[in-house]
Amino acid sequence: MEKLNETFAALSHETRRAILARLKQGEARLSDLTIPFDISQTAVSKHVRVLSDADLVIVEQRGRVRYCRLNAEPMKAVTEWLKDYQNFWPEQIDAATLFFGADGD
Amino acid sequence: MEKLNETFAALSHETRRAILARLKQGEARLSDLTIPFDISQTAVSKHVRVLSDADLVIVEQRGRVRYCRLNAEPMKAVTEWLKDYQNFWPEQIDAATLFFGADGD
DNA sequence: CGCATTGTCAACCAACTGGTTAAGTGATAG
DNA sequence: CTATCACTTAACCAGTTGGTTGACAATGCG
Repeated sequence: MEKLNETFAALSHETRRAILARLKQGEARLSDLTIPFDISQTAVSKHVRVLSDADLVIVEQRGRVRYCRLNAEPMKAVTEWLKDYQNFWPEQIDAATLFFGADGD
Repeated sequence: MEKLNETFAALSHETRRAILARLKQGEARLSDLTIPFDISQTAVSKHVRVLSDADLVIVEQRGRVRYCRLNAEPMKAVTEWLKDYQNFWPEQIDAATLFFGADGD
């Protein structure tokens, strides 16, 4: 229930969405995530903490390295929540077009 | 771009999602929105402000009354963003089942 | 062992959030 | 015109967020 709060809040930051986007390409070390962002490792660590608290990222420690991977499962609840608002989209485009692509995105 | 930040942030509060849910049933005065929530009118006013800043609610003043109505349009961008993560859902259920219902909603 | 690598924790900070109460504004009913 | 209704604005407050730096812990290489 209030899980949605956490998920939405976690997704409401550019850097965290960028981290998730990066993780779509596969596992990454925490230190790998630090490089592209112009913030300290501590800051990245905090963002990853927020994401893992929200279950959007799973952190696994192997040796001295933390490996992060994506867990998109909580996004299901968000998608379900959004579903209830599709009827209220302004020009009621075919949802299938958006979700599955008409003929290329 | 950073619009998504605002949308996600606006959606990350229970009360604001409840306001949106209420507005699915149609237009409401600001004072109508205050009643079901155990907070002051000022607090509701602030929540509505956040929602209207995020373009999720359109406030129209007629006489001395502010009427609020839902604008689900920004949710399209959220849905599009989420679309890129469907492939990463754990047990890859058929998206059509979730979005359009298996046999009625 | 000794030391670099990888990351956390603690303390601090400024800015934002979500709530309050009290005062102010502006439209309408009488 | 005055009072009331429907809000907003202002001031305040505690707690959270997002960032910093510096010290610490744990792993693994040589």
